[in-house]
Amino acid sequence: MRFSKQRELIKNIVQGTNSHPTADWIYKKAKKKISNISLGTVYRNLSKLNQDGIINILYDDNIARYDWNTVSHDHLKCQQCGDIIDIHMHTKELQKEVWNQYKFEADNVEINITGICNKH
Amino acid sequence: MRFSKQRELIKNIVQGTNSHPTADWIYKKAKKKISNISLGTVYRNLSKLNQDGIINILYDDNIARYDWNTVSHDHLKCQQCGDIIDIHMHTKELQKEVWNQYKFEADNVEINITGICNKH
DNA sequence: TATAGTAATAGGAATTATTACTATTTATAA
DNA sequence: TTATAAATAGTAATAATTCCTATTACTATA
Repeated sequence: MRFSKQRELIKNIVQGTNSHPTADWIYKKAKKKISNISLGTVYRNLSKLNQDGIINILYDDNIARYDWNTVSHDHLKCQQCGDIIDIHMHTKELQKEVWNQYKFEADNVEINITGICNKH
Repeated sequence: MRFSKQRELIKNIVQGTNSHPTADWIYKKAKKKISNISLGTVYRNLSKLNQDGIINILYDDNIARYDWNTVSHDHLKCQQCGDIIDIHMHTKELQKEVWNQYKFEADNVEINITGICNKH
C-alpha cells in the first residue's frame, strides 16, 4: 500500500479517540487539516485500513463506526447516553458450544450488549 | 393500533419466511398483492411491529433484516452462503459478568457468530 | 344506519449513508 | 527525471431510511 497523507491522517484520527466515530465525524475532523479532502477518500481509506487489520469496523444499528481497537470485539451500548464501551468476553466456550450443537465452524464471535452504563 | 391491510400483509410476509428478509425484499413481495404500496409504509410498519414485539429486527452488518422469531436473539452467519441461522445461547451468565466487571446493567445480549455452516 | 371529527396511516418525496466513476495528481522505483 | 500505477477530489449514483401531507379507519353521536 502506497503512502498517502490523507490515509495517514484518517488513521491518526481513528487511533486518537475512544469514541467509535462515524465516517462523517472523521470526515469533519479531517477537513480541519486537509480542507479539500473528500468523503469518498475517507470511506475508501477506512475500509482499506480495516482490510489490513489496522482498524476495526462495527455496526451500531445501521451505521458504521470505526475503532482503533482491533483485538477486543465485544461492546456495551448505553441506551441513555449512546456511548459504546469496549469489553472483552471469553468466547471460546461459545465457539465450542456452536460446534457441538450446530456443527457450525465459528470464526468470529461478537457480543453486543445494550443496557445502562455506570454513569447513570 | 388501528387495522391496516398493508400492515397485515407485511406481518404475514415476515411470518411466512425463515430467510431473515430485508425491507426491500419484503417491499417487492408486498407489491405483488398491493401494487402501489410504498417502501416508507413497509419501513414504518416493520418498525411498529417490532416495537410491539410482534417481529424482531436484526442487523446484518449495516442493513436491517426482519425475523418472525421474537424469542431467540442469537445468530450464526455463514460466510460462504450468507445464510443466517437462529440459535439460542444462554446469556444470563454474560449479563451477570458485565454487571460484576463493569457495573453495566444489561438489558439485552446479542451474540453474532460468523463462520462456516454445516452445509459446506 | 349515516355522518362528522380525529388521529393513525399511506404514498411519495426528501434525507442520509455509502459506493462508483473519472479526470487529475502523486508516491515510488527504475 | 521520468514512467506508471495507485490514490485523490469532485461529483453522480445508489441504497437505506425517515419525513411530510393528503387520505382513511375508527369512534361517538344523531
